[in-house]
Amino acid sequence: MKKTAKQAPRARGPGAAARAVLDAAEALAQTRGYNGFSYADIAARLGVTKASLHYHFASKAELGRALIERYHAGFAAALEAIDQATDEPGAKLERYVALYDAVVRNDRMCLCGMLAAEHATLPEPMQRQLRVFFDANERWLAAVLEQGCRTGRFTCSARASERARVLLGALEGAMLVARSYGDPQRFRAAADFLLADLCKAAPGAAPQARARARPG
Amino acid sequence: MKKTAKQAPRARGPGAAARAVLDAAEALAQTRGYNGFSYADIAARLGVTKASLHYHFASKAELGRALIERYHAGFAAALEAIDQATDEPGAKLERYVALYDAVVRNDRMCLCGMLAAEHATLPEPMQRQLRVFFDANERWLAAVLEQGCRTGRFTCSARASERARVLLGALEGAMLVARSYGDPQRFRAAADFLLADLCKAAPGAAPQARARARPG
DNA sequence: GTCTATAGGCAGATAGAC
DNA sequence: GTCTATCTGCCTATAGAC
Repeated sequence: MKKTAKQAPRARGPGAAARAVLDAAEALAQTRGYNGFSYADIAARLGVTKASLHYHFASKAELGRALIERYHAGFAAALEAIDQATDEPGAKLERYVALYDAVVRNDRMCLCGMLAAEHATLPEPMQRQLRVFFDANERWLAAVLEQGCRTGRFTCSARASERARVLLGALEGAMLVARSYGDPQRFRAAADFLLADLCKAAPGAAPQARARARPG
Repeated sequence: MKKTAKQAPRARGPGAAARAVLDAAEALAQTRGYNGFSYADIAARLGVTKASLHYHFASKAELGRALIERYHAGFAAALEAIDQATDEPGAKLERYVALYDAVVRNDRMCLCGMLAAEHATLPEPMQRQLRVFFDANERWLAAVLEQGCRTGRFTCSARASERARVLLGALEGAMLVARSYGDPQRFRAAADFLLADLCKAAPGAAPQARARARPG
Protein backbone atom coordinates (compact mmCIF):
# COMPACT_ATOMS: atom_id res chain seq x y z
CA MET A 1 0.00 0.00 0.00
CA LYS A 2 3.03 2.27 -0.06
CA LYS A 3 3.01 5.29 -2.29
CA THR A 4 6.02 5.95 -4.52
CA ALA A 5 8.97 6.26 -2.15
CA LYS A 6 10.00 9.53 -3.74
CA GLN A 7 7.17 11.39 -2.03
CA ALA A 8 8.46 11.18 1.50
CA PRO A 9 7.31 14.67 2.48
CA ARG A 10 3.84 13.94 1.14
CA ALA A 11 3.74 10.83 3.30
CA ARG A 12 2.90 12.96 6.33
CA GLY A 13 -0.29 13.81 4.56
CA PRO A 14 -1.61 16.97 2.98
CA GLY A 15 -1.37 20.08 5.09
CA ALA A 16 1.23 18.57 7.36
CA ALA A 17 3.64 21.41 6.61
CA ALA A 18 0.99 24.01 7.32
CA ARG A 19 0.20 22.28 10.57
CA ALA A 20 3.86 22.37 11.57
CA VAL A 21 3.88 26.11 10.90
CA LEU A 22 0.79 26.55 13.05
CA ASP A 23 2.32 24.47 15.84
CA ALA A 24 5.44 26.60 15.93
CA ALA A 25 3.53 29.86 15.64
CA GLU A 26 1.13 28.80 18.36
CA ALA A 27 3.92 28.03 20.78
CA LEU A 28 5.55 31.37 20.04
CA ALA A 29 2.31 33.33 20.30
CA GLN A 30 1.39 31.70 23.60
CA THR A 31 4.75 32.53 25.17
CA ARG A 32 5.80 35.78 23.49
CA GLY A 33 2.59 37.22 22.07
CA TYR A 34 1.60 38.07 18.51
CA ASN A 35 3.91 41.08 18.41
CA GLY A 36 6.69 39.11 20.06
CA PHE A 37 7.54 36.70 17.26
CA SER A 38 8.32 36.91 13.56
CA TYR A 39 8.36 34.70 10.52
CA ALA A 40 12.09 34.37 11.11
CA ASP A 41 11.42 32.76 14.52
CA ILE A 42 9.07 30.20 13.03
CA ALA A 43 11.43 29.46 10.15
CA ALA A 44 14.32 28.92 12.56
CA ARG A 45 12.34 26.42 14.62
CA LEU A 46 11.27 24.46 11.56
CA GLY A 47 14.61 24.67 9.78
CA VAL A 48 13.13 26.32 6.69
CA THR A 49 13.31 29.79 5.19
CA LYS A 50 10.96 32.68 5.84
CA ALA A 51 9.89 32.71 2.20
CA SER A 52 8.48 29.19 2.36
CA LEU A 53 6.18 30.18 5.20
CA HIS A 54 4.41 32.65 2.93
CA TYR A 55 3.39 29.72 0.72
CA HIS A 56 1.20 28.43 3.55
CA PHE A 57 0.14 31.75 5.08
CA ALA A 58 0.40 34.70 2.75
CA SER A 59 0.50 37.25 5.54
CA LYS A 60 1.02 37.32 9.28
CA ALA A 61 -2.56 38.51 9.68
CA GLU A 62 -3.74 35.37 7.86
CA LEU A 63 -1.51 33.22 10.04
CA GLY A 64 -2.94 34.87 13.14
CA ARG A 65 -6.46 34.27 11.94
CA ALA A 66 -5.74 30.58 11.33
CA LEU A 67 -4.10 30.37 14.74
CA ILE A 68 -7.19 31.48 16.63
CA GLU A 69 -9.47 29.43 14.41
CA ARG A 70 -7.61 26.21 15.13
CA TYR A 71 -7.22 27.02 18.82
CA HIS A 72 -10.92 27.68 19.22
CA ALA A 73 -11.83 24.51 17.34
CA GLY A 74 -9.58 22.47 19.57
CA PHE A 75 -11.05 24.06 22.65
CA ALA A 76 -14.59 23.48 21.47
CA ALA A 77 -13.77 19.83 20.89
CA ALA A 78 -12.32 19.57 24.39
CA LEU A 79 -15.46 21.06 25.90
CA GLU A 80 -17.58 18.61 23.97
CA ALA A 81 -15.43 15.76 25.22
CA ILE A 82 -15.98 16.95 28.77
CA ASP A 83 -19.72 17.04 28.25
CA GLN A 84 -19.65 13.47 27.01
CA ALA A 85 -17.33 12.27 29.76
CA THR A 86 -19.41 13.40 32.71
CA ASP A 87 -22.66 15.02 33.74
CA GLU A 88 -21.50 16.15 37.14
CA PRO A 89 -21.00 19.96 37.13
CA GLY A 90 -18.15 19.81 39.65
CA ALA A 91 -16.28 17.28 37.57
CA LYS A 92 -16.87 19.35 34.46
CA LEU A 93 -15.37 22.42 36.05
CA GLU A 94 -12.43 20.43 37.33
CA ARG A 95 -11.73 19.18 33.83
CA TYR A 96 -12.17 22.65 32.41
CA VAL A 97 -9.54 24.00 34.78
CA ALA A 98 -7.33 21.05 33.88
CA LEU A 99 -7.33 22.26 30.27
CA TYR A 100 -5.81 25.56 31.32
CA ASP A 101 -3.55 23.91 33.86
CA ALA A 102 -1.99 21.86 31.06
CA VAL A 103 -1.36 25.06 29.13
CA VAL A 104 0.31 26.69 32.13
CA ARG A 105 2.44 23.65 32.93
CA ASN A 106 3.62 23.84 29.33
CA ASP A 107 4.95 27.33 30.14
CA ARG A 108 2.31 28.93 27.99
CA MET A 109 -0.59 31.30 28.38
CA CYS A 110 -4.06 30.79 26.92
CA LEU A 111 -3.65 31.97 23.32
CA CYS A 112 -6.71 34.17 23.43
CA GLY A 113 -5.84 35.64 26.82
CA MET A 114 -2.44 36.55 25.43
CA LEU A 115 -3.93 38.08 22.30
CA ALA A 116 -6.49 39.96 24.37
CA ALA A 117 -3.64 41.97 25.87
CA GLU A 118 -2.49 42.93 22.38
CA HIS A 119 -6.05 43.55 21.23
CA ALA A 120 -5.45 47.15 20.14
CA THR A 121 -2.66 46.11 17.77
CA LEU A 122 -4.43 43.17 16.11
CA PRO A 123 -6.07 43.05 12.66
CA GLU A 124 -9.80 43.45 13.02
CA PRO A 125 -10.66 39.84 12.03
CA MET A 126 -8.56 38.57 14.91
CA GLN A 127 -10.25 40.98 17.30
CA ARG A 128 -13.63 39.56 16.38
CA GLN A 129 -12.39 36.00 16.80
CA LEU A 130 -11.31 36.75 20.35
CA ARG A 131 -14.81 37.84 21.32
CA VAL A 132 -16.23 34.70 19.72
CA PHE A 133 -13.84 32.54 21.75
CA PHE A 134 -14.62 34.26 25.04
CA ASP A 135 -18.36 34.19 24.33
CA ALA A 136 -18.27 30.45 23.68
CA ASN A 137 -16.34 29.82 26.88
CA GLU A 138 -18.73 31.93 28.91
CA ARG A 139 -21.75 30.16 27.47
CA TRP A 140 -20.32 26.74 28.29
CA LEU A 141 -19.33 27.79 31.80
CA ALA A 142 -22.70 29.43 32.39
CA ALA A 143 -24.50 26.23 31.44
CA VAL A 144 -22.36 24.21 33.85
CA LEU A 145 -22.86 26.71 36.66
CA GLU A 146 -26.56 26.85 36.02
CA GLN A 147 -26.76 23.08 36.20
CA GLY A 148 -24.76 23.09 39.42
CA CYS A 149 -27.15 25.67 40.76
CA ARG A 150 -30.21 23.61 39.99
CA THR A 151 -28.79 20.43 41.49
CA GLY A 152 -27.52 22.21 44.58
CA ARG A 153 -23.99 21.23 43.74
CA PHE A 154 -22.83 24.85 43.80
CA THR A 155 -23.66 27.93 45.73
CA CYS A 156 -26.72 29.22 43.97
CA SER A 157 -26.84 32.94 43.49
CA ALA A 158 -28.47 32.74 40.10
CA ARG A 159 -26.81 35.05 37.58
CA ALA A 160 -24.85 32.07 36.27
CA SER A 161 -23.77 33.91 33.13
CA GLU A 162 -22.28 36.77 35.13
CA ARG A 163 -20.52 34.32 37.39
CA ALA A 164 -19.21 32.49 34.35
CA ARG A 165 -17.78 35.72 33.03
CA VAL A 166 -16.04 36.45 36.31
CA LEU A 167 -14.68 32.92 36.51
CA LEU A 168 -13.25 33.01 32.99
CA GLY A 169 -11.60 36.36 33.66
CA ALA A 170 -10.21 35.12 36.95
CA LEU A 171 -8.66 32.07 35.31
CA GLU A 172 -7.13 34.16 32.52
CA GLY A 173 -5.78 36.62 35.08
CA ALA A 174 -4.36 33.87 37.25
CA MET A 175 -2.46 32.58 34.23
CA LEU A 176 -1.33 36.07 33.35
CA VAL A 177 0.15 36.87 36.73
CA ALA A 178 1.55 33.38 37.29
CA ARG A 179 3.69 33.83 34.19
CA SER A 180 5.72 36.53 35.91
CA TYR A 181 6.78 34.02 38.53
CA GLY A 182 7.35 31.08 36.21
CA ASP A 183 5.40 29.01 38.71
CA PRO A 184 2.57 26.80 37.40
CA GLN A 185 1.59 25.96 40.97
CA ARG A 186 0.53 29.57 41.40
CA PHE A 187 -2.17 29.08 38.80
CA ARG A 188 -3.33 25.77 40.18
CA ALA A 189 -3.68 27.18 43.68
CA ALA A 190 -5.74 30.11 42.43
CA ALA A 191 -7.95 27.82 40.38
CA ASP A 192 -8.58 25.58 43.38
CA PHE A 193 -9.57 28.62 45.38
CA LEU A 194 -12.03 29.70 42.71
CA LEU A 195 -13.57 26.25 42.48
CA ALA A 196 -13.84 25.97 46.25
CA ASP A 197 -15.66 29.29 46.40
CA LEU A 198 -18.41 27.92 44.21
CA CYS A 199 -19.10 25.26 46.82
CA LYS A 200 -18.71 27.45 49.87
CA ALA A 201 -22.37 27.34 50.79
CA ALA A 202 -22.57 23.64 50.10
CA PRO A 203 -19.90 22.07 52.36
CA GLY A 204 -19.26 18.41 51.88
CA ALA A 205 -20.51 18.66 48.33
CA ALA A 206 -17.03 19.24 46.93
CA PRO A 207 -15.31 15.88 47.33
CA GLN A 208 -12.83 15.82 44.49
CA ALA A 209 -12.62 19.54 43.87
CA ARG A 210 -8.87 19.45 44.37
CA ALA A 211 -8.07 16.31 42.45
CA ARG A 212 -4.93 16.57 40.34
CA ALA A 213 -4.24 15.12 36.92
CA ARG A 214 -0.65 14.63 38.01
CA PRO A 215 1.04 14.39 41.38
CA GLY A 216 1.98 17.83 42.71
CA MET B 1 9.02 87.19 39.76
CA LYS B 2 9.24 86.20 36.12
CA LYS B 3 12.38 84.51 34.92
CA THR B 4 14.00 85.71 31.71
CA ALA B 5 11.34 85.21 29.08
CA LYS B 6 13.81 83.35 26.88
CA GLN B 7 13.65 80.25 29.08
CA ALA B 8 10.09 79.30 28.30
CA PRO B 9 10.78 75.54 28.10
CA ARG B 10 12.58 75.57 31.44
CA ALA B 11 9.54 77.23 32.99
CA ARG B 12 7.78 73.87 33.17
CA GLY B 13 10.48 72.80 35.56
CA PRO B 14 13.33 70.32 35.36
CA GLY B 15 12.46 66.92 34.07
CA ALA B 16 9.25 68.11 32.52
CA ALA B 17 10.31 66.83 29.14
CA ALA B 18 11.22 63.44 30.54
CA ARG B 19 7.87 63.31 32.26
CA ALA B 20 6.09 64.05 29.00
CA VAL B 21 7.96 61.18 27.38
CA LEU B 22 6.93 58.87 30.21
CA ASP B 23 3.31 60.00 29.95
CA ALA B 24 3.16 59.22 26.25
CA ALA B 25 5.03 55.93 26.62
CA GLU B 26 2.79 54.89 29.50
CA ALA B 27 -0.38 55.51 27.49
CA LEU B 28 1.04 53.54 24.58
CA ALA B 29 2.27 50.67 26.74
CA GLN B 30 -1.05 50.36 28.55
CA THR B 31 -3.01 50.18 25.32
CA ARG B 32 -0.65 48.47 22.88
CA GLY B 33 1.92 46.73 25.07
CA TYR B 34 5.68 47.14 25.28
CA ASN B 35 6.24 45.43 21.93
CA GLY B 36 3.38 47.36 20.38
CA PHE B 37 4.88 50.83 20.35
CA SER B 38 8.10 52.45 19.20
CA TYR B 39 10.09 55.62 19.78
CA ALA B 40 8.49 56.88 16.58
CA ASP B 41 5.04 56.63 18.18
CA ILE B 42 6.11 58.62 21.23
CA ALA B 43 7.87 61.22 19.10
CA ALA B 44 4.79 61.66 16.93
CA ARG B 45 2.57 62.24 19.96
CA LEU B 46 4.93 64.81 21.43
CA GLY B 47 5.78 66.49 18.15
CA VAL B 48 9.51 65.89 18.53
CA THR B 49 12.02 63.64 16.79
CA LYS B 50 12.95 60.12 17.79
CA ALA B 51 16.53 61.19 18.41
CA SER B 52 15.57 63.64 21.13
CA LEU B 53 13.92 60.85 23.11
CA HIS B 54 17.26 59.11 23.51
CA TYR B 55 18.52 62.15 25.40
CA HIS B 56 16.07 61.33 28.19
CA PHE B 57 16.06 57.55 27.93
CA ALA B 58 19.13 56.07 26.27
CA SER B 59 17.44 52.79 25.38
CA LYS B 60 13.94 51.39 25.23
CA ALA B 61 14.87 49.01 28.04
CA GLU B 62 15.76 51.98 30.23
CA LEU B 63 12.49 53.67 29.30
CA GLY B 64 10.59 50.53 30.20
CA ARG B 65 12.35 50.33 33.53
CA ALA B 66 11.47 53.94 34.33
CA LEU B 67 7.89 53.29 33.24
CA ILE B 68 7.31 50.52 35.77
CA GLU B 69 9.21 52.39 38.47
CA ARG B 70 7.00 55.45 38.17
CA TYR B 71 3.82 53.40 37.82
CA HIS B 72 4.60 51.41 40.93
CA ALA B 73 5.46 54.55 42.89
CA GLY B 74 2.17 56.14 41.87
CA PHE B 75 0.27 53.04 42.85
CA ALA B 76 2.03 52.82 46.21
CA ALA B 77 1.12 56.43 46.89
CA ALA B 78 -2.51 55.71 46.01
CA LEU B 79 -2.60 52.76 48.40
CA GLU B 80 -1.15 54.91 51.15
CA ALA B 81 -3.79 57.55 50.45
CA ILE B 82 -6.48 54.90 50.81
CA ASP B 83 -5.06 53.77 54.13
CA GLN B 84 -5.18 57.32 55.41
CA ALA B 85 -8.64 58.01 54.04
CA THR B 86 -10.43 55.14 55.75
CA ASP B 87 -10.02 52.24 58.13
CA GLU B 88 -13.00 50.29 56.91
CA PRO B 89 -11.83 47.24 54.91
CA GLY B 90 -14.87 47.30 52.63
CA ALA B 91 -14.29 50.92 51.75
CA LYS B 92 -10.61 50.24 51.17
CA LEU B 93 -11.39 47.49 48.70
CA GLU B 94 -13.97 49.65 46.96
CA ARG B 95 -11.35 52.38 46.51
CA TYR B 96 -8.78 49.86 45.36
CA VAL B 97 -11.12 48.64 42.65
CA ALA B 98 -11.85 52.26 41.75
CA LEU B 99 -8.16 52.71 40.93
CA TYR B 100 -8.36 49.99 38.29
CA ASP B 101 -11.79 51.12 37.16
CA ALA B 102 -10.34 54.52 36.33
CA VAL B 103 -7.65 52.83 34.27
CA VAL B 104 -10.22 50.78 32.36
CA ARG B 105 -12.51 53.75 31.76
CA ASN B 106 -9.47 55.45 30.28
CA ASP B 107 -9.34 52.62 27.71
CA ARG B 108 -6.20 51.27 29.26
CA MET B 109 -5.04 48.10 30.96
CA CYS B 110 -3.02 47.96 34.19
CA LEU B 111 0.54 48.58 32.99
CA CYS B 112 1.94 45.61 34.88
CA GLY B 113 -0.84 43.30 33.80
CA MET B 114 -0.12 44.23 30.22
CA LEU B 115 3.61 43.71 30.65
CA ALA B 116 3.01 40.39 32.41
CA ALA B 117 1.62 39.05 29.13
CA GLU B 118 4.84 40.06 27.37
CA HIS B 119 6.97 38.78 30.23
CA ALA B 120 9.03 36.40 28.13
CA THR B 121 10.15 39.18 25.80
CA LEU B 122 11.08 41.76 28.45
CA PRO B 123 14.56 42.72 29.65
CA GLU B 124 15.30 40.97 32.91
CA PRO B 125 15.18 44.14 35.08
CA MET B 126 11.62 44.76 33.96
CA GLN B 127 10.70 41.16 34.73
CA ARG B 128 11.89 41.60 38.30
CA GLN B 129 9.98 44.85 38.67
CA LEU B 130 6.75 43.13 37.71
CA ARG B 131 7.09 40.64 40.53
CA VAL B 132 7.83 43.47 42.96
CA PHE B 133 4.66 45.26 41.86
CA PHE B 134 2.44 42.22 42.18
CA ASP B 135 3.99 41.28 45.53
CA ALA B 136 3.28 44.75 46.91
CA ASN B 137 -0.31 44.64 45.71
CA GLU B 138 -0.85 41.22 47.21
CA ARG B 139 0.59 42.29 50.54
CA TRP B 140 -1.67 45.33 50.71
CA LEU B 141 -4.73 43.34 49.71
CA ALA B 142 -3.88 40.57 52.16
CA ALA B 143 -3.67 43.06 55.01
CA VAL B 144 -7.07 44.51 54.10
CA LEU B 145 -8.66 41.08 53.81
CA GLU B 146 -7.11 39.98 57.04
CA GLN B 147 -8.52 43.02 58.80
CA GLY B 148 -11.92 42.39 57.25
CA CYS B 149 -11.69 38.85 58.51
CA ARG B 150 -10.93 39.88 62.07
CA THR B 151 -13.71 42.45 62.19
CA GLY B 152 -16.23 40.11 60.62
CA ARG B 153 -16.67 42.48 57.71
CA PHE B 154 -15.76 39.78 55.20
CA THR B 155 -16.28 36.10 54.89
CA CYS B 156 -13.51 34.67 56.98
CA SER B 157 -11.79 31.69 55.52
CA ALA B 158 -8.36 32.67 56.78
CA ARG B 159 -5.71 32.30 54.10
CA ALA B 160 -6.00 36.03 53.41
CA SER B 161 -2.80 36.10 51.38
CA GLU B 162 -4.01 33.35 49.05
CA ARG B 163 -7.33 35.11 48.64
CA ALA B 164 -5.50 38.35 47.93
CA ARG B 165 -3.55 36.63 45.19
CA VAL B 166 -6.71 35.27 43.61
CA LEU B 167 -8.42 38.65 43.84
CA LEU B 168 -5.52 40.47 42.19
CA GLY B 169 -5.41 37.93 39.39
CA ALA B 170 -9.16 38.11 38.93
CA LEU B 171 -9.09 41.89 38.62
CA GLU B 172 -6.23 41.77 36.11
CA GLY B 173 -8.03 39.10 34.13
CA ALA B 174 -11.30 41.03 34.16
CA MET B 175 -9.44 44.00 32.69
CA LEU B 176 -7.74 41.78 30.15
CA VAL B 177 -10.92 40.23 28.80
CA ALA B 178 -12.96 43.44 29.01
CA ARG B 179 -10.51 45.05 26.59
CA SER B 180 -11.64 42.73 23.80
CA TYR B 181 -15.14 44.14 24.11
CA GLY B 182 -14.16 47.77 24.57
CA ASP B 183 -16.67 47.85 27.40
CA PRO B 184 -15.53 49.30 30.75
CA GLN B 185 -18.81 48.23 32.30
CA ARG B 186 -17.72 44.64 31.84
CA PHE B 187 -14.85 45.19 34.25
CA ARG B 188 -16.95 47.04 36.79
CA ALA B 189 -19.57 44.31 36.86
CA ALA B 190 -16.94 41.63 37.42
CA ALA B 191 -15.31 43.68 40.16
CA ASP B 192 -18.64 44.13 41.91
CA PHE B 193 -19.20 40.40 41.78
CA LEU B 194 -15.80 39.75 43.33
CA LEU B 195 -16.38 42.25 46.10
CA ALA B 196 -19.83 40.88 46.80
CA ASP B 197 -18.40 37.38 47.13
CA LEU B 198 -16.21 38.51 49.97
CA CYS B 199 -19.31 39.50 51.92
CA LYS B 200 -21.44 36.54 50.96
CA ALA B 201 -21.45 35.06 54.44
CA ALA B 202 -22.04 38.45 56.02
CA PRO B 203 -25.24 39.76 54.40
CA GLY B 204 -26.21 43.31 55.20
CA ALA B 205 -22.59 44.10 55.91
CA ALA B 206 -21.95 45.31 52.38
CA PRO B 207 -23.88 48.54 52.20
CA GLN B 208 -21.92 50.59 49.69
CA ALA B 209 -20.13 47.76 47.95
CA ARG B 210 -21.54 48.85 44.62
CA ALA B 211 -21.09 52.58 45.02
CA ARG B 212 -19.84 54.29 41.88
CA ALA B 213 -17.34 57.12 41.58
CA ARG B 214 -19.30 58.34 38.57
CA PRO B 215 -22.81 57.76 37.32
CA GLY B 216 -22.98 54.65 35.13
C1' DG C 1 17.56 69.63 24.74
C1' DT C 2 16.33 69.26 20.25
C1' DC C 3 17.62 68.89 15.71
C1' DT C 4 19.38 66.44 10.93
C1' DA C 5 21.40 62.63 9.14
C1' DT C 6 22.52 58.10 9.12
C1' DA C 7 23.99 53.62 10.55
C1' DG C 8 22.86 48.62 10.96
C1' DG C 9 19.53 45.35 11.56
C1' DC C 10 15.20 43.01 11.33
C1' DA C 11 10.36 43.16 9.94
C1' DG C 12 6.82 41.34 6.50
C1' DA C 13 6.51 40.36 1.86
C1' DT C 14 7.45 39.16 -3.35
C1' DA C 15 9.71 37.20 -7.76
C1' DG C 16 11.22 33.54 -9.90
C1' DA C 17 14.40 29.29 -10.15
C1' DC C 18 14.24 24.48 -8.96
C1' DG D 1 6.81 23.33 -1.57
C1' DT D 2 11.03 25.09 -0.70
C1' DC D 3 14.73 27.65 -2.14
C1' DT D 4 17.85 32.23 -3.14
C1' DA D 5 17.72 36.86 -3.68
C1' DT D 6 15.87 41.07 -2.97
C1' DC D 7 12.65 45.01 -1.83
C1' DT D 8 10.78 48.37 1.14
C1' DG D 9 9.98 50.05 5.38
C1' DC D 10 10.42 50.45 10.26
C1' DC D 11 13.11 49.57 14.31
C1' DT D 12 16.65 51.06 18.00
C1' DA D 13 20.50 53.72 18.42
C1' DT D 14 24.44 57.10 17.56
C1' DA D 15 27.17 61.29 15.84
C1' DG D 16 27.49 65.81 15.76
C1' DA D 17 25.50 70.59 14.55
C1' DC D 18 22.78 74.19 16.69
